[in-house]
Amino acid sequence: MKSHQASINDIAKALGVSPSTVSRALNNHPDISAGTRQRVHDYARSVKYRPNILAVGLKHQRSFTLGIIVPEFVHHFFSTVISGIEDIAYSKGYRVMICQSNEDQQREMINIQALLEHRVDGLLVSPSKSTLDYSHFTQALESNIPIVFFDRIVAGIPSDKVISNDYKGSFAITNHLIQTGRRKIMHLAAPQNITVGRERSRGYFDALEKQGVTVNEQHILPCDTPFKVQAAKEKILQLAGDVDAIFAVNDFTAIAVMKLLQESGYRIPEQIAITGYGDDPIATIAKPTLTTFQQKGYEMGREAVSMLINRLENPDANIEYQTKVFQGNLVIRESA
Amino acid sequence: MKSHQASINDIAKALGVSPSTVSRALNNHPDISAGTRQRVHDYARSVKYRPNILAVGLKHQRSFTLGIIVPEFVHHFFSTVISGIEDIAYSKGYRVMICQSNEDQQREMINIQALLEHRVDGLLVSPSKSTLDYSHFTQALESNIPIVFFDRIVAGIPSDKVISNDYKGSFAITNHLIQTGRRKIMHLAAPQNITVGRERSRGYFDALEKQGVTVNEQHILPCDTPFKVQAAKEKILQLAGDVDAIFAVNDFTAIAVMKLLQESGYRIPEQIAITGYGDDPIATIAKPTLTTFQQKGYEMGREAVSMLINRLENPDANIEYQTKVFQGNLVIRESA
DNA sequence: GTGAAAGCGCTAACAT
DNA sequence: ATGTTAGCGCTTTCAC
Repeated sequence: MKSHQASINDIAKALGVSPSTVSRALNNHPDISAGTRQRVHDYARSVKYRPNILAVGLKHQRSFTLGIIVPEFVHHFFSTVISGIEDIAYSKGYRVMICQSNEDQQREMINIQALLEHRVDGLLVSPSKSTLDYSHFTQALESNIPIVFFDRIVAGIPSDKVISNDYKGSFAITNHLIQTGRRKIMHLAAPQNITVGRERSRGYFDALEKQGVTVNEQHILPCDTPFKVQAAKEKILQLAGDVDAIFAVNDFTAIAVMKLLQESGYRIPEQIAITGYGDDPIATIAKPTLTTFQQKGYEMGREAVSMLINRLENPDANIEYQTKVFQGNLVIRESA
Repeated sequence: MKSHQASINDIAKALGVSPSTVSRALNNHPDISAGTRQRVHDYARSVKYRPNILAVGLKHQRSFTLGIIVPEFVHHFFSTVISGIEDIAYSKGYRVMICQSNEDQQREMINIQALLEHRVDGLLVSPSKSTLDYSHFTQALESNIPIVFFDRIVAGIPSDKVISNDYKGSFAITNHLIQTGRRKIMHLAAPQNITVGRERSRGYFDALEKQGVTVNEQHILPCDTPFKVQAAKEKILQLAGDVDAIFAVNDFTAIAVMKLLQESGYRIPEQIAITGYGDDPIATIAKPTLTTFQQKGYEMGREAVSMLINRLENPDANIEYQTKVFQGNLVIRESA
């Protein structure tokens, strides 16, 4: 006994009016008399009417739904970005479909396809670390679905972008290490194909140079997850004897390294100072607490979705593509 | 110049066949000749045809989309459940729409409405801690949208359920504390309106009783977030002098308490042993590393969505509602 | 093996 | 202030 979801037609029949009247009444169209509007609303509520978004979307040729793709939910940063996006999107009458790529290009492509099949009106994407082929993004654009990239951006794709000033941040972090007397600073870097990785490394280089500290290429390791810390264990421990500080490209990696060194008897920060990046809540759980650089995830999410909705609601405005840059703050704790 | 998304009609016109033929060819209907099928597929690929899920859903009266609501993405447990759900759902041709309630009943209700308007075929829900009114769940069921609850369940609502054996887990945790010589065990409990909270407290009580340890009601505090630890700071520190162990209802809370006590000079676990629950990755970051109880999130997600899809695909089977219980493992680390 | 036609639920231009 | 009608993209029954 399938309890049928009431449709506009059902309401129309029950009330002896036409479907269009019902539609107009529900959408508070000014032409409809107050009385009719009231009757329709009352009856609709009584039968628990719920608009069929599929039908509305099909009619309007847009779904009022935005697609979000993040690498992983567990990262506090991304979850704050999502919160920012949700708050603005809901308040403007948009829904969101959220996907995670698990840092996998294949999964990211599947996600995009699913979102496009769902006819999302626009996309908010932070590409996976393994994404080298951008054809799925261009495909979306060819279908006239705008993309706003956040945090990690893709060069050469016409789109709005919202990023942190990763260069400044890692410059500040590195500078702090130098100011506090460190000279031989190991850098655990993210892949250089993503902007975030490149920019954070660039900040590190420039800070060293500016302070007249010679860059030692030996001190730079591609290593941006706790897993890779384990994998590079030997190498890291070997280098550790030769450095007095470590700047890891994110907090998870920083803490994994911290653990590793502590297990080998190093005292942090006395023998080796350690910094992360991102100010994840785990930074305060680590012991010693982690010096890091805070990012404005929530604000970035709000900005990204605002730019997207603005573009969607002014399709003919030919708005120029913009890149908004957010400044974070150095957070000095115990580890450096 | 809106680059039009190709539709079945467009393909039909271009190829000089009828839309029904195109539809059948794309769906590999056996009636269609191999030649036609090939021509249709080739042309569809060349124009990057993408089925319009909205239209398909409208026609079929189902969206092949499942709705997921979790309290918060950042919790490792929930994100593993989501991964489990996604893997099975994708492999069976379903998409997912994921929402977070932020532990807020209001937001949870909005989420459910949005998902129902999207005509999801079924729901996978872990209710928020603040949810006391269940009308949004019954509403979904009245619309014939089945719900599978996971981790946190709601009594009295006809639905499948997938849970951890929280009773056994907290019994094991408490028992471990007793076995290692602790007698005065503080318990930081979750709200008793959610099953998880009740069950974990029940395990604590029963373990104490079974070992002949008298329960001291004074040692039980409603406190299940780091925030609440801060709020109950005085009270906790006051009690701390009187106990030799603390069992917190989750790892975040456990670690917050650990920090608090350490700052006040307590040595963990020598003076006070601490355990959490859930085996979040932060348990290994804490210092000392946290003794806790591991939950099988990924497996629970797979099971939950399997039950849901099974029900969806056998609408007339009148399958009895089931509750699947997953057993976790005690993870003994340094803190207890 | 293929086509014509109807309809899923909704909206909006065009009546009246 | 309200009704009629057509159509969004797709599937499917019924023809042939």
